[in-house]
Amino acid sequence: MTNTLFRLGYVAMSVHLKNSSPSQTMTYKRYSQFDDEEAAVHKLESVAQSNVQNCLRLLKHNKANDIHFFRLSSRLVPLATHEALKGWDYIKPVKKDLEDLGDFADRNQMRIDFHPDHFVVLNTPRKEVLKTSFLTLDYHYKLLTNMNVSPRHRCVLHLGGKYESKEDSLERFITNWSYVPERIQEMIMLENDDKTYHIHDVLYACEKLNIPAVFDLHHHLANHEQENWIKEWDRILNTWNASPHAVKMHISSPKSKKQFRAHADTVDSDMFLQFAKEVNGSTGQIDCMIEAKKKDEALFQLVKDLKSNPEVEMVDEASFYLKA
DNA sequence: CGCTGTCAAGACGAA
DNA sequence: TTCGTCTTGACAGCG
Repeated sequence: MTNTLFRLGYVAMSVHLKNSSPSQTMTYKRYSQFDDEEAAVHKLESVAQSNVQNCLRLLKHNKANDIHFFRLSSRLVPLATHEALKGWDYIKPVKKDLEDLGDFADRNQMRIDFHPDHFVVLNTPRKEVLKTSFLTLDYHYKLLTNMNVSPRHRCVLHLGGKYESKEDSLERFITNWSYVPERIQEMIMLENDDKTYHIHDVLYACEKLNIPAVFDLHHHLANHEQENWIKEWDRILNTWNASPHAVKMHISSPKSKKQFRAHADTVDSDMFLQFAKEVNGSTGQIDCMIEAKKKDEALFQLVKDLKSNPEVEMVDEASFYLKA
């Protein structure tokens, strides 16, 4: 058996790097309060530039800590898809910064991706919502291509709402999928959610439409048909066969029994190790996205715990093998 | 400086 | 049908 390489990543922002927010914003309300529209757009553009530049600072911080897996904030360009700013070329002011960002990620072999906000709902019965969802996905597509990063399998989505009937709504995802432009389809991965669509539903859609399945262990514990997920692990792996990327997972711990679905500050290392042992050897590499309130600090704390465990062999500060 | 309220989006359940 | 809640980080404004 070949041991699996586990690589750790984190989400969007750092609690260590000062003044490095990649999601500074300007609300539509603020925007519309400007007397001078040109000045308002200028302000938007400088916020966007600062956001993208801060992403590069974050990647440099990641490099210094051996972190090669990172989720970019979806809020890099405020109001990019807002109806009132139709016609605004929101890429132009950040094009150079996007190129620098993508170039750095490429030179340092970093995996970067997105998790668009839950307002992207592909199984919606409402045409307007589907339309704005496409617009938002196209925004992500433009960000990626302007970074010169291949858009393939870079955006994690959920199946969507339950509406009047879960079964009908799952089928509506399949129907609506055929309206999604092919270049957008290629960007997408699907993740099990914590309220409606569990891993079996996700696998149904993924196998039918040839989409990689991102398994979220925390969501699974909150929402499942059958608690034992390991039986489905091979199916999950198989959805990644056609992907250029390693299998991707989401790891987080519940905040409390009462607030089970909310993310805790950090990740429980025992739970994580137990998971790692169960899947060790099943595939060459698994990229584990740490979703915790303390962001990169949660990753550092997890690594500290891993290092003190004799079964763990660290490769660097953010990846490891389990000893056979 | 720290706290509270506001902002934005779509789903959804209560009234 | 309308309204409050969920969720998240940013940030205006208050004391």
